[in-house]
Amino acid sequence: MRRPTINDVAKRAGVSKTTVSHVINNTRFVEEETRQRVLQAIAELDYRPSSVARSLTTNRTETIGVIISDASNYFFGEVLLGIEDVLRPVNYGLIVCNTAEILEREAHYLDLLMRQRVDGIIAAATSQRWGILAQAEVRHTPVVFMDRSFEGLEGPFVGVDNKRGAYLGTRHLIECRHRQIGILAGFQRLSTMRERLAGFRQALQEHDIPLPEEWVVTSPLSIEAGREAMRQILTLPERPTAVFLNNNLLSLGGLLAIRELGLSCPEDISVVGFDDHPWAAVSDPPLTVVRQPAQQLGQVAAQMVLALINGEQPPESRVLLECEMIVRQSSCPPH
Amino acid sequence: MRRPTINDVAKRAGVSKTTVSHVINNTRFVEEETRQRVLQAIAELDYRPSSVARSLTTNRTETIGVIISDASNYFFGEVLLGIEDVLRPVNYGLIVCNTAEILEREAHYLDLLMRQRVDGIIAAATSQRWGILAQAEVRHTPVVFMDRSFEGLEGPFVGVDNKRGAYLGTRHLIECRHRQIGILAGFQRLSTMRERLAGFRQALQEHDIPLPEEWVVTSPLSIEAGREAMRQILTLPERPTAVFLNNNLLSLGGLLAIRELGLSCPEDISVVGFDDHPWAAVSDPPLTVVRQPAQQLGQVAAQMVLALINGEQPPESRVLLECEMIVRQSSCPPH
DNA sequence: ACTGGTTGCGTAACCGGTTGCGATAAGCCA
DNA sequence: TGGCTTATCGCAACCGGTTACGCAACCAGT
Repeated sequence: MRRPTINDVAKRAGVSKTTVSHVINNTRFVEEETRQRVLQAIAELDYRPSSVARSLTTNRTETIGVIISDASNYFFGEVLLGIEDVLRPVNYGLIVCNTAEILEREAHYLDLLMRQRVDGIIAAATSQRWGILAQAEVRHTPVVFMDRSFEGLEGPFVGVDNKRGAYLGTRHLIECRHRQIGILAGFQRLSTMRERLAGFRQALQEHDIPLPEEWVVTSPLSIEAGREAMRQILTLPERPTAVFLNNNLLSLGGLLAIRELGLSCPEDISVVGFDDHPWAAVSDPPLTVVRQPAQQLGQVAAQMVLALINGEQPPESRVLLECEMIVRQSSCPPH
Repeated sequence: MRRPTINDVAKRAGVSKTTVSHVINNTRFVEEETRQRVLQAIAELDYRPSSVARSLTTNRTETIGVIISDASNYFFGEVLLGIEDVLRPVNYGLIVCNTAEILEREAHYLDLLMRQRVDGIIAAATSQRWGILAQAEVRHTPVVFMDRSFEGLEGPFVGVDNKRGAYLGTRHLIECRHRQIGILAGFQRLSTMRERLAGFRQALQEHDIPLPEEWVVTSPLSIEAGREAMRQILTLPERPTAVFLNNNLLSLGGLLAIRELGLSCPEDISVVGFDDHPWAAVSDPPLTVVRQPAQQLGQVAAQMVLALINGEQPPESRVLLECEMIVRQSSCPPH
């Protein structure tokens, strides 16, 4: 049995499809009795208008695409929830694309989104070559950049004040009397990681604390890489008494390494992580973190992209959200 | 500047749009030289075919929808990655819908997906009233049910052997000499939760271990609810020596409650959780869990839905994946 | 009775692709 | 040279909606 079309509805209601369209969209007056006949026909046929046909003429798909690196990362999970919060009430759909920080995948999905004619894109871009995304912007699709930035980026952007966050976290370690502090700096291609490293450095400099470069360990963003990096830092001839962990995967990896090396935290080695996580409250020890408002990030990004779609200039085109310290027990060694 | 259409390409290449279409889709022979002209025109205009126009005639959107309860739950994050693994190579997009276990939201998104004319749906349904989803099935859209089942469900389904998994986890507790075992049974509307409870009960029965009903605490699925539930069980006049935790949120909540009550795990109270989590390895204590193959779940679901879309009957229409015990340190009290 | 305005709805073009059918031209053979 | 293949491509209808026009019927006013 064929899927019912607007013609089927029109025929059954004894009107033209114009009228059916108008009652569905409330787009011009239709006599009450006629309206009822149409509604009844719709109900009887269980007719649902085809968004694809509609999109063809309206030039809107009521869909937006989001490019992230890893849906299994709690941070992005929360971001997705935030985006949905604002998309759901306006009946928009969300196409989710995971790049795993692989450039080809980003290109692949970008192409997919453009062909699907999404109305807008929210992108936590892995690519530096901002050209690849600027395509979308120039080519008729508004893009809001989220979380990650890069030089030369001028378009709408929502992020977190990474530098300030890392600065706060590091300062906290310093206040705990640490003077030898290292960092798992993560994936330096990403602006977030660079900014956090910068905030870290700034805090040390302000307190005249030297930073041996072997205490700055870069790595990909994964638990395994964090583990390796922490292992590396802890087996140095001279090792720090505290380490800043640049994201939640590195935090977890770091904790694993500490544990495997038979060290105890915070006695032997203190840590502060960037990005909170529900389980961070029950880890051993409970992890002191810099929390970023992930869900809010998604909400703001979605609001911005909707504004762009509707042709409004968003009130602010660059938004920086604040981080917040959550002190638990991994950061201050007992006196 | 207007978005280029197939007509613009045709004009620039000096051919008909028929030919353009054919070179794009490789759907009939085109002389090499003509082909090159067309390709060049496409490149020069940066033309991307409109999936929406294409979908209108082909009746395929190359998009599938997935209905889950919570994208920020690690389990579903992994499921999403699994789905994408199989969708990416075939150029399908994925629309993600979070229901938060709210029936109205499920209905809302189902309607959205049908109007968007997705080619197929993967659903971890929160609704019992399978009617609501059967709609989609009957009405021209194949649905693969995932994770959660319900009575009367006959369609394609991929899940995990929850009963067996919970049975294994519980048996493990019994082998640790526990004889007083409770359970945070979670949200009993969901088949997964019911099956896990059943497996739990079976293990106890096989060992002739009685189960006071106040040791079976149901609750919504959230950290907070798990905490409350655990608190409730632990403040009973007579409390169990071990508790089975029916999912990862309950596990985390449970650990929080244990900690807050000043009890130590596994000495005072042992636990085994259902559903593994990266942080479970560094929790205090490291959590013994029943691991479910989340990513594989997503992969299989995606394969099944693709098969249905292509009109193939999937080899098996009901797949049950096995769980695996991961013994850490929360389950066996020291002798 | 004629006119002008209003009310309620239909006609048909259009959105950007796909595809069945057929047209044109070149090549081949007798 | 005419007829028959074969190679290469175009015409136009169609997918399922939206929307600019316009039309018929009705009413009121004179």
